[in-house]
Amino acid sequence: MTRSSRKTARPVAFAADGHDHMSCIAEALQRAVALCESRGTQLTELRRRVLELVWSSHEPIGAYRILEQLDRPLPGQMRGKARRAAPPTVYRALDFLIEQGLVHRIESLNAFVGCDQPQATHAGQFMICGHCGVALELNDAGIANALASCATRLGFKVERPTIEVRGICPNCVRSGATQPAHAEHRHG
Amino acid sequence: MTRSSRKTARPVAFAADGHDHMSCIAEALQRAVALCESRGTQLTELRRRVLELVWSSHEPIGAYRILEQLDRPLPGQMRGKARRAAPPTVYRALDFLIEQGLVHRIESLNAFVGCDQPQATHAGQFMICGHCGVALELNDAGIANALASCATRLGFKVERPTIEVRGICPNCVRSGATQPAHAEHRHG
DNA sequence: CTGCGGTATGAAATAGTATAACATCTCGGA
DNA sequence: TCCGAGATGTTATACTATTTCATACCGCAG
Repeated sequence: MTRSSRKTARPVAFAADGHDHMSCIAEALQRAVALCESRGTQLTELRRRVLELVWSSHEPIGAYRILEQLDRPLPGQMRGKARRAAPPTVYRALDFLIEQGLVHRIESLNAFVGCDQPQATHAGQFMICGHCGVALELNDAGIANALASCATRLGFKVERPTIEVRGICPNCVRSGATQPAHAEHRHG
Repeated sequence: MTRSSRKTARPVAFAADGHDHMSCIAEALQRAVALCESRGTQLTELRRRVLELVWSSHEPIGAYRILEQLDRPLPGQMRGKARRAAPPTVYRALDFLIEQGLVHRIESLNAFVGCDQPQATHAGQFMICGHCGVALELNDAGIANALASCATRLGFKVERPTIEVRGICPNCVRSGATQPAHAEHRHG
């Protein structure tokens, strides 16, 4: 994992092409395994599978979409009488993953996205493209400082900052997208 | 969802005491009337009533709470067989109020709060107290600049920034509150 | 081995949030 | 008078999340 010289985390998601997502997933899972092992927490098969689904793209995914995918039998299994997993199953897995810092919740989308840097401090800053749906996590010191300074001035004790910036990502800007096209969402 | 001390005086907008909330509401409604008049938009009785309910405290209120209050007959009316208003009624009113900039949606709470400065630009920055539930809107240039500069660096075109900082407000910090006590919410 | 406790998952029901689709009403203007 | 636009009523449904109780699995003390 190369370190960018920027203050801002490397823009993985908005890096137009040259992004092998298969290895992107693989690396995320590898990091997760290592992290949980080092912490003595249990990354069970179910949780691993949910994490994999969350990482299936850089677009935040809803809990019920995960549920659907969970139901989909793996290649080689019969379609048969697959019992439908219940919501708590996926929500519990997500809770675990969030606790471990492996996944973030995107409040403005009621959806979940994988975290690049599960070890780092979690400021939780996201740039979310309304066109392609991709969410880029960043860790910008400038924003964090501005926030902290503002809070200090007010005497407010920060516990959990939520920063989710909706807009159009560089790729989509280049391709002339100004409209949703993503059909994504109500309040936007 | 258990309510915290519903009837106790509310610490308003972090401005410890000396806050006459009645006039706070009145002023907000006055501003709204003036604004809509100047724009030629219709602040109907229903919308005015919803706005009033949103302003009933500085704690963000859910759409269904508004609905309940809407059902409650005004003093002087008979309890009778009041027809229950349906969700779309309140959501539509909220949509209008949000469009007019009179109300903001707090994504992380699925709730709504009145806006102090309906005319000003809406950066949408909130400090939300997890103890007393109060949400303070602010318009901090430092935060806005940091965000803008970061977006520029990335080539990201900002459309709607969402900044919601969860924590403990000065009043509650002073009274030694470190725990929720507000029971408000799931993902916290 | 057996039972115990802790953690993880299964399963059913329900709570909470939001929208779709269509009907009706009202009011001003052609 | 009729039309059209905007606001609201009404019914149904979709989507998101949690509560509650039951069961399974695993490591370990007795």
